[in-house]
Amino acid sequence: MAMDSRKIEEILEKKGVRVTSIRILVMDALMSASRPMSLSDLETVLDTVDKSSIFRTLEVFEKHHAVHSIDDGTGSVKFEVCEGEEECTVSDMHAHFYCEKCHKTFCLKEINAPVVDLPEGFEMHSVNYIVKGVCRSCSRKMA
Amino acid sequence: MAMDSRKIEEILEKKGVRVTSIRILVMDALMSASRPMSLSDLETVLDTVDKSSIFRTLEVFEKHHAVHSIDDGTGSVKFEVCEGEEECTVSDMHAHFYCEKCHKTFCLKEINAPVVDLPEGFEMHSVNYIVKGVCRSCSRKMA
DNA sequence: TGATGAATTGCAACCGGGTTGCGGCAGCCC
DNA sequence: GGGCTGCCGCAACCCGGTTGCAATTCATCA
Repeated sequence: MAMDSRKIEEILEKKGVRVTSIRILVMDALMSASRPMSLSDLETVLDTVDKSSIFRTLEVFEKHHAVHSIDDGTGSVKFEVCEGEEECTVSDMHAHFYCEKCHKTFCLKEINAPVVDLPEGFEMHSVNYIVKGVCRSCSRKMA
Repeated sequence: MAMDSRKIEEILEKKGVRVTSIRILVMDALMSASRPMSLSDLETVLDTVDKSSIFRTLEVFEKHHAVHSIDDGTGSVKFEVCEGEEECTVSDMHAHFYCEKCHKTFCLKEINAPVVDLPEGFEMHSVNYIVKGVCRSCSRKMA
């Protein structure tokens, strides 16, 4: 419960999402986390809330562009709060880093996902750019 | 059975993979396909072969750098034959395109996955670059 | 305030990709 | 042949994600 729930209500309303207590909980968890969270991450944090409720909440959030999902190739989709007022566009999407040691996914907010030119006739909707490797703290530990 | 099985045996041997009839079948299927194949794609094509055998075969291939896997964010990992003699490096990895209409994954062989600079201390092992959208033939159909 | 209908939630069951244990079989070396 | 090793098929399992359904909550309006 890191954030003022009034603030969160405002955000939800601005995105056109009806406010409920569960939605506040989920949004709060997502905003308080420093990293993208998976469904089961959220399940762990919000252990009073049913998995399917979290799932459907995320569906609603995503439809209203309050969050976006990223696939870091671990087999579990991660969710992240959209920055700014309007919906995320391709060029907003930043790169992500997945650590093969500690299995955490990091946002590389300062690095935009590079956009390539597609062959004629292909239409781009979104980009996923994932780097896999070893993160800073793990590579330090190993040295 | 598009390829000469002698050729396939040679390839497997060169990668240090013991040759068996199933491994020839799997490698043949992968090489004959124009697109990356998932475990269940292979299951369908090779309907006489057990899923777990294909799975373990792919494990062996991957360990010996005969194939590499890509995650296109569909929830099923795809496999692709490594080009060339030695193992794939990060800079070899090309971009992939996932069509949200026909649910096919395309290799954009001519487009290398762009490589970004990581923050200090992060160590890169591999890159996944996936563009999602609508492919040429689907966008033609819709017009 | 109370009734009504729509939206939300919890529960349980399901689905499908991926994974594993195990027993049987094939190939190889002695 | 006997024994060893590795490969294969079967069945069962795991887990993230998803759905049907009944119960609850919420907003609205009489």
